[in-house]
Amino acid sequence: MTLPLPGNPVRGSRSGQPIMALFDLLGRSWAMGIVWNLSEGPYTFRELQERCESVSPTTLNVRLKELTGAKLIKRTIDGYCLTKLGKELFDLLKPLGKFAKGWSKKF
Amino acid sequence: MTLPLPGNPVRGSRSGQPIMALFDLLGRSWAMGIVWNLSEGPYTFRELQERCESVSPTTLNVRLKELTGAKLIKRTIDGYCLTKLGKELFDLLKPLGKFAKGWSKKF
DNA sequence: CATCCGTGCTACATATTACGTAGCGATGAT
DNA sequence: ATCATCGCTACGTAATATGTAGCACGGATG
Repeated sequence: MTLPLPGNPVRGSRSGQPIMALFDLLGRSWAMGIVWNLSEGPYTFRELQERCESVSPTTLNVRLKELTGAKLIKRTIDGYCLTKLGKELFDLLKPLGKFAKGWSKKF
Repeated sequence: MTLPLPGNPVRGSRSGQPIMALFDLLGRSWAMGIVWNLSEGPYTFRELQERCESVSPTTLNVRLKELTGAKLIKRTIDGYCLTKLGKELFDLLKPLGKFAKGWSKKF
């Protein structure tokens, strides 16, 4: 699967609407989990692997390249971390944590 | 893949943290797109299919069952629509639309 | 009654994506 | 020189998604 970028046809949207491109990017295994984990600071490849318990290195690597290409994360000397844009995204994702806790009480 | 519910091991988290269960559920093809589309009112199966241009009936059906089981959507006489909980989730997702537009200008 | 239409799906073959495990090449410390 | 750790890559298998066809059902129409 090619990197979904807004303006281009992507999985889930032939029109390339920005929101659909974003959903395509984030709607892949571990994409949101990686952003979530990286909000706590830079982590190396192997640290991320541990934090994302069951992710395979193959998938992790693909996801990291996609998120880097999407300018949401970057690699530094200290490991991978969120870009400014990635932090903005995380701030929008953060309320989902609280929602998820309320949601979990329904079961 | 089984329905990810909080408290159970899910794809992406053996611990079953609510946020990871939610990410597992939403991190599947078209899950967020369906919630997004349903925010505009009830739609029948075929209407949803049209709005989610490239989704196969197989996948749509599986996703609808998962989201129903997760109490985020429900089926009514007028078609599928968001539950109260689903609307809450959509309200949290809504800001992503604006973010995505800004994001798309970076390319 | 028969026939047609739109509905919500299901079947099934193919394509894509993810996993699990092993291990490579590079770098740095002992 | 050896060892540990790093970021990955290879590769076979399993799980998911797609695309197309079409079925069973209910309601309207002739």
